[in-house]
Amino acid sequence: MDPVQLADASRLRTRATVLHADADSFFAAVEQRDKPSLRGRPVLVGGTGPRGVVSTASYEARRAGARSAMSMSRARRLSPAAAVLFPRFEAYSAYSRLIMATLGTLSELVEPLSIDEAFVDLEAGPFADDPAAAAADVRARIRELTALAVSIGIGRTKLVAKLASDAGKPDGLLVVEPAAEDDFLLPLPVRAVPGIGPATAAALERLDVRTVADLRRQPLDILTMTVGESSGVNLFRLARGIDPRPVAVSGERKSVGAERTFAQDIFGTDLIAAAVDRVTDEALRRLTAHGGGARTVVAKVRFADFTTLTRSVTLAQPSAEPAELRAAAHQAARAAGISDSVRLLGVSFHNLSPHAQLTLPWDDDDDEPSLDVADDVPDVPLALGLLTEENARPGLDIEHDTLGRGWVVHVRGRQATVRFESVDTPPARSQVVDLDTDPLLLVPPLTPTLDA
DNA sequence: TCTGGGGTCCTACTACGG
DNA sequence: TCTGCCGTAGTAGGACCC
Repeated sequence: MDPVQLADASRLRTRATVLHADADSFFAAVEQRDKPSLRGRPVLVGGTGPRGVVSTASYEARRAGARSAMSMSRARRLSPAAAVLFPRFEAYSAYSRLIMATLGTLSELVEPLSIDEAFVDLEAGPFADDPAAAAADVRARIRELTALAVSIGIGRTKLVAKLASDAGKPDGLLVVEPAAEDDFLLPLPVRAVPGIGPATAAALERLDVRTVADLRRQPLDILTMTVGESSGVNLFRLARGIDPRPVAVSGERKSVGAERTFAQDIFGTDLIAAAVDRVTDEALRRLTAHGGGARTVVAKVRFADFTTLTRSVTLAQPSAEPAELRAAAHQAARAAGISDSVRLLGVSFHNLSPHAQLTLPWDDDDDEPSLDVADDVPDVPLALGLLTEENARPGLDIEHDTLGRGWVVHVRGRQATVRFESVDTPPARSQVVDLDTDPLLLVPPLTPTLDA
């Protein structure tokens, strides 16, 4: 396609009616809502083991320099006062459903991008004439239902809507009218554009391209030579505000899998085979939950020096047979030729097929070599039951016979430090409980509902 | 003080058949 | 029969997102 065609292509929308909603520091905000003593305090949610990484930092922790994707140990040093919590996906999913349902009152066309953000096509609803009022109203309703702040951006395209919600954070609402698009877009750093990560930004930097305005000055052929055909065309268009992607309900999943980074690197055929089994179990659980089968099985191995390789095995036909998929996972792992310490193992299923049927439950017995040197996080959703040092993770919900609901701060031996508080109690001080005399039960999160 | 886990998409390369 | 070309499928790796 030549540049003129590209530039003319599809300026479908004339009004700013694409809405992008994004919950602010979502996981941390949910934790602060559910744990009153953490409100206003720095919170880090993420892996709590020695190799943990921050999923979300609350704004208080961000002020100290903590960021998503930073190693937890570094974030703790930057924000020593922060509460460090293990993620409670069940709670986040419940809040997410509530947010998505509220967005659904604006339009039937809601496209969730992740657990905490979505696009809404206001043209498909009754509010296309006054997007700002609709957005203000939906923000207020979400806050009323969940006490969470959601930033909203509205524009003529997905690109502008997304960038506008980013610009409005935290707790903002920004409408970029079509006439103001260039004033908004051109000064932005290219790194702000979704799809431009560290590698692409570095390649563009070599062309002296730092802002969207710089990007717009680049000819198409230079861009495609620099970042490849597909990305080059895409950047050429985005720099001109051309983004014809429609808001659409998300399509079929393309792959499912699981991977595990070990607290300490593992070594030895037996331990590695056992680890492949366990991670395959988890991947199979997810495949079963998704339904159907898969034709390609990919094993991923990351060595101690962080080099990573993948090997795959493709079956003649899609299969949902656990034994067959497990054998393929082992075959792929063997093809990786593991002869060194392994930091991470992953198994994923691709070429998914809805038709393959599971004929047998997978082998769930546990007589495998012990992996006690390994997992710093459980392989499966934490089984509910009595709280012990082994199953304790900071932040999990617990309940006591008489003291009521609360959450785990930490457990040493049989001494548990907990706070007995929940979403609508006053903040509680932490207290130490002897698990032998006062057993605590791990319980599911209290989740909000639409009629709450 | 090193670098999680769930994904999607793109590119480069190879093999193979017409 | 050999060679080149093209399309397709499979494979591996990398970039990116939240």
